[in-house]
Amino acid sequence: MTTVATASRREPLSRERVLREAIRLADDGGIDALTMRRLAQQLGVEPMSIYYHVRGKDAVVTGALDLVFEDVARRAAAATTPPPSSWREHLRARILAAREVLVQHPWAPRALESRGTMTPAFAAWVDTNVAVMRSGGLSWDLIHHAMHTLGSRQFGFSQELILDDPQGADGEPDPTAAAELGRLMPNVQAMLRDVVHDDEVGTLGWCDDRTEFEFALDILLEGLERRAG
Amino acid sequence: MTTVATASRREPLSRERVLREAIRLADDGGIDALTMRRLAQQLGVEPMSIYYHVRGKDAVVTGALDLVFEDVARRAAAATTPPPSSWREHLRARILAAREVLVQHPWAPRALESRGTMTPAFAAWVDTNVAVMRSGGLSWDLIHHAMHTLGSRQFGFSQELILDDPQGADGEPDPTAAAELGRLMPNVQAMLRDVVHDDEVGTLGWCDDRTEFEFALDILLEGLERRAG
DNA sequence: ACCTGAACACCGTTCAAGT
DNA sequence: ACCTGAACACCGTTCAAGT
Repeated sequence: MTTVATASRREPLSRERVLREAIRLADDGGIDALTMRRLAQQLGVEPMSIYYHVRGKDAVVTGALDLVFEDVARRAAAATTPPPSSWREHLRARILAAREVLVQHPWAPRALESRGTMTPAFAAWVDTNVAVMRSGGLSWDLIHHAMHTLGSRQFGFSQELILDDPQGADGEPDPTAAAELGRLMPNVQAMLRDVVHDDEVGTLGWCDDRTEFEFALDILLEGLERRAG
Repeated sequence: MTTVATASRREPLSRERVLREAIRLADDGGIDALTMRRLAQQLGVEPMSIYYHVRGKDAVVTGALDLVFEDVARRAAAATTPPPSSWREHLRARILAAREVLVQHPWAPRALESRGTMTPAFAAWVDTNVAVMRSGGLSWDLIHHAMHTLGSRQFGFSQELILDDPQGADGEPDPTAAAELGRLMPNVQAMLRDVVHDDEVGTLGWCDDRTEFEFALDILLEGLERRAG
């Protein structure tokens, strides 16, 4: 419903327009769906036209990531006004805000990791996290450990593995696959039987939902706080 | 110095030989260096010959991952005979053993994540981790949380970001990049000045070394143990 | 049973050219 | 200033064919 919802080839190309469309492509079809040629097609333009506005594919991905992290920063700022009184609550709120945004762009964490790239918005994000801990009185040394400890979680996501889904590709429950699970992972199967809701049985409960995310985050924050005091 | 060190086109192709060479390619040049065409060339064979032994590129990567996790299992078994008395020490030893192997194959964690794929050896790895916790008396529910909490760390790696390296590409220290760091990340810079050794100044200390890995791992295990007791 | 060759549908990107 | 077209060096894979 926005002005660029359909690729009306009216307005001229621009860096911003290229990057926004790149985000949409990756959101819809995963990072592999983001190719220069498809991007051009989506923008109603020849592939090479993009290169006038952006240096190459690398710059497209980096630029898209930067836009996403601008969004993260905005959301975090909103979630922390007025600022929580403890560093722990402050950091916690920031990280959960990041998560809310990045859940919308599942390709972004992976792209960030696999490129190890720095963008201004991302740099600012990390730096503010450090500042929050520092003004909470943590030593530089502990802050350094904390950065490692929180790892990618400080960027609002945890690495989850989607394991075999015993549902067949057609969506039908696959008894063969369930048996296969029991053969390969008897203990995991026992765990799932106990933990997972009935209507989820057959699917591995590898769900990166907010509860699990907070469970781990709180253990980490608790451990850091203990070492700070 | 092994028999297959140089691609002597003497011995016939085999699934095993294909997968071993795939691991070597990825180890040397990263996952992007692993292409079917290069793999064939390395094996002294035409690209299409590989398809007789392996279904396609996906199967190559999956198969290579499986071999790596067989190695992980061997290393972990050796590190836990005789088995440590507490579940916490047992799990800890397994995870650190996994790390030792996966540090040699940095592409493997990423490939595992980005494909969300299951292989027999990997399934067995996860399942045994569950078994260790269960025989330590943890509830299924807590074990389930634990799997989420440990996340990719239970596979021996943590997600680390290699941030901008202020060294220029030619290896010369780049004062512009250092200034850039200070501008974008003043707090991070302050932290690094305090924490990082002198000869590392200018480089971000985002080092996934064993100390940092254990620091975080122990916080997590400690938090889980507290919730178990 | 095992390997090949030609061909297809894709990539990102360079370079010279159009308006 | 902004966009295009042809071309190049790569991909993974299908399919029919060789030995």
